[in-house]
Amino acid sequence: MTPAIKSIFKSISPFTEEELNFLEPYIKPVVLRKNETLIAEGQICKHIFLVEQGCLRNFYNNDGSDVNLNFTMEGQFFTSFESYANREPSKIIIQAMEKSLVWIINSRAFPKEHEYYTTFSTFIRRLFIRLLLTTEEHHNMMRMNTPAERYEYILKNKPEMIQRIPLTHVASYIGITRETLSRIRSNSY
Amino acid sequence: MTPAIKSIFKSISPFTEEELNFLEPYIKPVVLRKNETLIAEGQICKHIFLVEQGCLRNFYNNDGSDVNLNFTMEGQFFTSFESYANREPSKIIIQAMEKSLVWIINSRAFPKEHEYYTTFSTFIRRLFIRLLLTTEEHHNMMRMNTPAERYEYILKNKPEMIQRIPLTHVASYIGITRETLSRIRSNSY
DNA sequence: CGGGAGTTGTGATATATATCAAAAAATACT
DNA sequence: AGTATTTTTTGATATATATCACAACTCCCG
Repeated sequence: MTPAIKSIFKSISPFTEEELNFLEPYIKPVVLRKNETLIAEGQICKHIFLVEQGCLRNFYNNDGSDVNLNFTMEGQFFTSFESYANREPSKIIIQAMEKSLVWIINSRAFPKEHEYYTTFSTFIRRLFIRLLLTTEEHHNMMRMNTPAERYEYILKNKPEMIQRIPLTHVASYIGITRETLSRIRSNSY
Repeated sequence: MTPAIKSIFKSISPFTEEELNFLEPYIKPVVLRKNETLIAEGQICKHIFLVEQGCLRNFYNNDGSDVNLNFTMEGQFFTSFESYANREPSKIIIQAMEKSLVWIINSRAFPKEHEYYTTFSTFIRRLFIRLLLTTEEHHNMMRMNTPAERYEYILKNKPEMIQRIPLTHVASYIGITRETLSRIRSNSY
């Protein structure tokens, strides 16, 4: 567990140094190549993940075409929530968009009887609330705004997304075709 | 706490009879008249609610026009999640569509040190997961389907909604105008 | 029981965005 | 560096749904 990762954990819940050390065995790093799949469609997602370096894409497949739900970058957590919570096959696919370093949190293996369990479960609860508020915010944004406004919103609130992620994927993230996004950007609309 | 309410609680988490009795002081019924507002825009939502009788509507206002997010009926829980979780003013308005009997759960007042706290907090966690999976399911359904398919989905999976809720509101719930819904129903599309 | 508000249906028209097609630009690969 | 692949842009056209206007129906409530 690198210092950077420790401080990300601390930013969610006030862990002591001992508690973080105790977490060590439940956390493992993995390196993903560009376009490598972390969670495939139909697979059961049993972990929560944290990006140390790189960029991941959460999306589902709607007869043939991708629908992007989220992009996760440095310092952010993610999972296939429905699959994780209900222990059912994931509808969501998770893929690295670049070569990425990801930490796998084996949250289910944490011993329930341990004295640190309360701290840990508070952490997990907060994580979930964060994840779900993020998706809810995105959905509301989608429903309240026109395509052009949605693009403006991303530009203003998530500018790193425009710099780093191919516009084709951004377009699907804001629910329009890449052609329409291109026209919005060139001010045709 | 009526037997019906007790059994709804038990369906979420395995409460003992004593635990349910202990909950009593944290739960209060309220009767709402038709169109009465339970949570106004800007108000901080501090409770979780359970419908015993009637029907409630969660919606927000997008310059002048309502956008319906959810309808809650007998046996279902609801809250303004963002407001509750972040203790911030609610963007969502909650209103009774009919005369309704609603139980107010004062979850924040439950004593943290009490021996029943673990059971109670598991219950709350499960409730939240349910609520959030419901909204996520709805959002995904909206993104995957055409207006006609969305109507078919409601007809198949939530038929009571069509029977009980004015079509104007259902239309906004599935993200179309009432005219378009009317045409879908008459098979013009 | 009758009038008025609220709800639903129908028609005509406008418009935003998808779709199809292909060129141009950027990026990755050997 | 030079070719191949991917990404973005531009253009022409189609189409679904919104919008506007108003008629028909439903159902409370006095």
